[in-house]
Amino acid sequence: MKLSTKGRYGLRAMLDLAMHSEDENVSINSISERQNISENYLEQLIAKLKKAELVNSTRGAQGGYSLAKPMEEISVGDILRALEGDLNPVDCALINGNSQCSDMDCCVTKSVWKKISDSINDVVDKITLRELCNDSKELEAKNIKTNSGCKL
Amino acid sequence: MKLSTKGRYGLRAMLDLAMHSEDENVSINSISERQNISENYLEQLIAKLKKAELVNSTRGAQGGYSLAKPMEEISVGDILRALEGDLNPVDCALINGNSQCSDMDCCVTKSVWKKISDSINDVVDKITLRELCNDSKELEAKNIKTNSGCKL
DNA sequence: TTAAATCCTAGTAATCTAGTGGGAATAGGG
DNA sequence: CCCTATTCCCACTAGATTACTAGGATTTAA
Repeated sequence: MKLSTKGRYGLRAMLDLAMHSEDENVSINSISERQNISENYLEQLIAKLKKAELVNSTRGAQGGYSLAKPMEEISVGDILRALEGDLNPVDCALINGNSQCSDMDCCVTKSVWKKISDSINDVVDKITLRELCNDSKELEAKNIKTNSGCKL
Repeated sequence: MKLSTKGRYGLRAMLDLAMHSEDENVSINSISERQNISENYLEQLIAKLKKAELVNSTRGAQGGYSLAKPMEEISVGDILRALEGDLNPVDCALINGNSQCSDMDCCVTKSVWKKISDSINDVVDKITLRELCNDSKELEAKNIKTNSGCKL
């Protein structure tokens, strides 16, 4: 029941992007250095974020990435689902929104999985990148170095 | 971000135990047959549940397992944590209750992980085995066969 | 033209999952 | 006392997944 590095690194990368892409494109290389994440691996994570239309890319020299939408329109849920797939604790048609599940009536435990799933999605959908970005700026203002080697 | 079969099978096993252990001990073999879970594997799951003092065991002939506490005192959270370890989405000292985390102030994303963690634990701690058992009995009364081959 | 960048695909070591297998210890019933 | 049903315990493993690494093709600003 753990988030993989995809989700963890990916959220940090998006936050980094949010913090630095206001005036110019941000290269993978620069995120990689600031966040201490392997360049090649980060590339793959950002590819997923691009596919989910959360970031834009510009190829060529002086190219890089930027947010595809305003920060307030990107939720942590959007980011995590793009990277991890759905956030449901079990793969189940009912929970994944398909009411045609043939076992719908017979699985008592499914109600449990659905409640967990709903609560996770509720939480992450309510947090926007804007909020995290503000938190981060606040810490910076206090001269606290953010993400000093911590990989979470 | 998935629950493993440990948690899924284990919860079903506990529910099965709750449903059948009121008058007598329940053998691994009988749970295994009803729930369609490998006997040897189930053994390992129940060992964890025993270690967490959620079930009692009696060795020898006519032996088997029973709940160590009344159903209303066993939460789904107790069961899942016994089987899966903590339910936190990341391993992090702060989230695991150790306020000595050296990165406490510098990780913006940690607030996200903590919120997810809290919401999961809240949900599963509020559901008791008694409730699931009642749900299950209700379905039985309606002559709906429970858990017909569904492994969730 | 060159260098900086994204884009794309394949490989891989290490770890984890979901089991399997077998045997020792225990206890109730005949 | 013996048999059988049962828990208990430990070692092994095929297959999947994770977290990368490697390298080359493509694009574009200067």
